[in-house]
This record gives sequence, C-alpha cells and structure tokens, in this order.
Amino acid sequence: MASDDTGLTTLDDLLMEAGRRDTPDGAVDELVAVKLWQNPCWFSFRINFLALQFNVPIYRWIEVEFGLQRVEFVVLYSLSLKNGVTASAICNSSGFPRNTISRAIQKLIDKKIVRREVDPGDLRSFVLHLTDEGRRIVDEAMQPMREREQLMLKGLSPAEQLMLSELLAKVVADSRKWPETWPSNKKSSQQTDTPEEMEEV
Amino acid sequence: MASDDTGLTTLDDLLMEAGRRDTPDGAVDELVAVKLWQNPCWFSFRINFLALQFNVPIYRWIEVEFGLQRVEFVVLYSLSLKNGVTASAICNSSGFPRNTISRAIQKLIDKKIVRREVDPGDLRSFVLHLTDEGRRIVDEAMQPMREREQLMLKGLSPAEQLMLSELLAKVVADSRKWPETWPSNKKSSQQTDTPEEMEEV
DNA sequence: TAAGTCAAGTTCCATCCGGAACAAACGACG
DNA sequence: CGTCGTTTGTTCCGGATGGAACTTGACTTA
Repeated sequence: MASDDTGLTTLDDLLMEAGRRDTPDGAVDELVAVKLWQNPCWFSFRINFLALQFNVPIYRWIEVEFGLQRVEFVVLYSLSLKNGVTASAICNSSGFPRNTISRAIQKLIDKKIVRREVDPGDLRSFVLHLTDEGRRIVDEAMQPMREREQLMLKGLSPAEQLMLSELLAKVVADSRKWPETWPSNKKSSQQTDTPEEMEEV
Repeated sequence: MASDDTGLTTLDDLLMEAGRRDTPDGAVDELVAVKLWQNPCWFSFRINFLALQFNVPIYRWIEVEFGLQRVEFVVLYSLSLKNGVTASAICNSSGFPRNTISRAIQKLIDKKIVRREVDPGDLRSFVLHLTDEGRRIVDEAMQPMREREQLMLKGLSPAEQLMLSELLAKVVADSRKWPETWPSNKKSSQQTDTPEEMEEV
C-alpha cells in the first residue's frame, strides 16, 4: 500500500508512513491514524496536533488559575524570556496580529502585570517590563508547562529527544526564507480572475 | 552559558540549546532566537511556531481562493482522507469543539460541498461525504499545501526529514496517554482556595 | 525643512468562537 | 419495559478576534 504504480516506494510514501510499523493497531483513534499515516501533509498535521495537545490543557488551566487568556500569557511569557522588548517584537515572534497583542498589553497593564515605558530611542514604541506580580505568575506557571512537555516527550529516549530538538530548531532557524504569502511564485493572474489590483493607481 | 552552577551541562540545557551552534547569528529575529534557545519550553514553542508558519499563509490563501475558513477546510480535508466519518470523529482528531465543527458542517452543506446522511446504525449521528465540488476543492488545494510543507522542510536532508517524521509520529502515537486536563495529579484543593465546588448539592 | 514613505500602536466593527444549556437517541440495568 | 447516565449534535449568547483605517513619529530625499 501507498506505493506508486511502479511498485516502488517513493520518498514521500516513506515520510508519510514513518513510524507506522512500530505502532500497534488501536493505539490511536481511527481518524487520527489516517491523518497520521495516510496524509500527504503529514508534517502540518503532526505539528498542529501536537501544538493543540499542549495548548488546550495548558491555556485552559492558565485561564482558570490566573485569569489570563492565551494572548495575554504569550506576552507575559515573552517578557519573562527577554525583558524590555516591544509589542512589535512580540508580534513577530508569536504570529499574533498587532491589534490583538496591543489589547493584551492593555489588559496586562490594567492588571498591573506588566509596566510600560516610552522607548527613548523611538517615541512611537514602548518598552515593556514585568512587574513582580508578573514574574510571580510566570514562575508559578512554568512547572506545569514543563511537566506537560516532558509528559508529551516521555515516549522518546533522551537521545531521540535531542535529535528531535535539533531537527525542529534547524527548521525554525530556516524560517526567514519562507514567504509570508502563499502561493508565492504562482502566475496568480491566471487564478484570480477578479481583476481588483488597482490600489490607487 | 546555560549550565547549572556545578559547571556541568544538564540534559535540559542540551535539549534547549540543540542546534544553536549550527545557526549563524542574525539568521533569525532576536526574540525568536531567545525563544528558540533560552526557552525552558522549547518543544511547545517550536511546535507552535512551525504550526503558525504553515497555517497563517495557507489558510489565508484558502479563504481568498475558496471562501472557506479554517474550520470548514479542516472538515473538508478530514473527509478527503476518510469518507463517511461523523462530526464527533472530526472533533476528536482535530481538537475543535463540537459546536464549532457543527457550524462548519452546516455551512459546508449550504455550499453543497459536503453531503450528510443519517447513520443507519445510530440515529443521533450523521455520516458525511464530499460532493464532487468538495473533492475538486481539496484536490486543488493540495498542491500548494504540499509545496509549503516541502519548502519548510527544505533545510533538512531526506534522511533528516525521515527521522523527523518518525519522531513526530512516535510522539503523536503516544497521545492517548496524556490527560486532557492539567495539571492532573495536583492536590488541587491546595491551590484553588476559592471554594466554589458545590455544583448542585 | 518640506514632502513622501514607512513603521508602531490604537480603535472600530463585523464576524467568529467556544462554554453552557439543551433535545434526542442510545445503552445498561433492575 | 421505565429510568438513569451517556453520547451526538444544535442553539444561545457574551466575549474574543483580526482586517482595515487611522494617528503619530521616524526615516529618506531633495
């Protein structure tokens, strides 16, 4: 199965079905199994699935425990890793749109979890800092987050975890090369037959 | 740096900083670099970052090209991999809540992209099928999706891609063991000092 | 220094989202 | 059979979300 009609197994098939043999039947939900091993977009499925398996329980807990929603905590967490960054830097590293981040920062300021100062070098932007309360929250949230990660990675040996970490880091480090719009190199005039590209002459 | 005060490098430090050496300075945004290499939750950051790098451009394009939003396309894509599944199966494999999936299915039916039949074996649930139009859309969307994936993985050799695929599959296949609420084993009565646990009686 | 362009943040508003309550059907059990 | 607990899918509704327009400041050029 999953070979082309030459009888040979292609690289794509190998990639898609990787790890299937080692997994006993019934170990995962049926549709999950299909999305895992018969899915041309194996990478995006696996990445998205794992992201959700982390995010959903963790952010639900953070909401209950600290009354912060996801975006707010992302801002907080970013600041805990690097103090004094600006809103736009947080946007670029998190993928949330500007206005969403802006609102989250407002709420965090109201709650006295972050502090904001005008950037002396650029009067448009603000430099953000954690308050003591903000630091306390991040510290308290860290352990459950780490535990969830470690639980998710428990099925891998330390050597495998190291390999996974390296491979993921390598992919992330390559991200500057990826265009932000897609498809990029399409002869797009062919597809978009609605000719509305007259943005002010 | 990033060793504990014994001077030894711990496994956690190794995991966190994996791949740092091979990456030239300035290859990534500054805050991204911190989140990559000085982040105790390295796994969730990398996973989430990569998921967004795939999702944002792809779903923006799908929205423009086919007028479908993300959840709708997730339903569509699930059906293209396995015909005749139910709404709840899609929920379980995608992580979206029931009502969100339900609405998406309604819209897809209105647009004549999926078809719905009562499951003869269970009168509560419905069996879903793609229409020809639905099949056409998925077929047309597949190539750009695959291209985006391949672009993202271009920095890895085929052998590395295979390794990554296997490791991710192994982690996903382990997901049944992870509790859906978190933290699970906490003596939670200690933390939640607000004693509002009197849900009826 | 004036005009033009670009970048940082904010605000508006139509839309989307998901928790909670709900109706209906299944299944188990006495 | 009736009854209770569970599962499937839908509806309601308050709050969240993100695209687009806007304000203000910085940078470029003449």
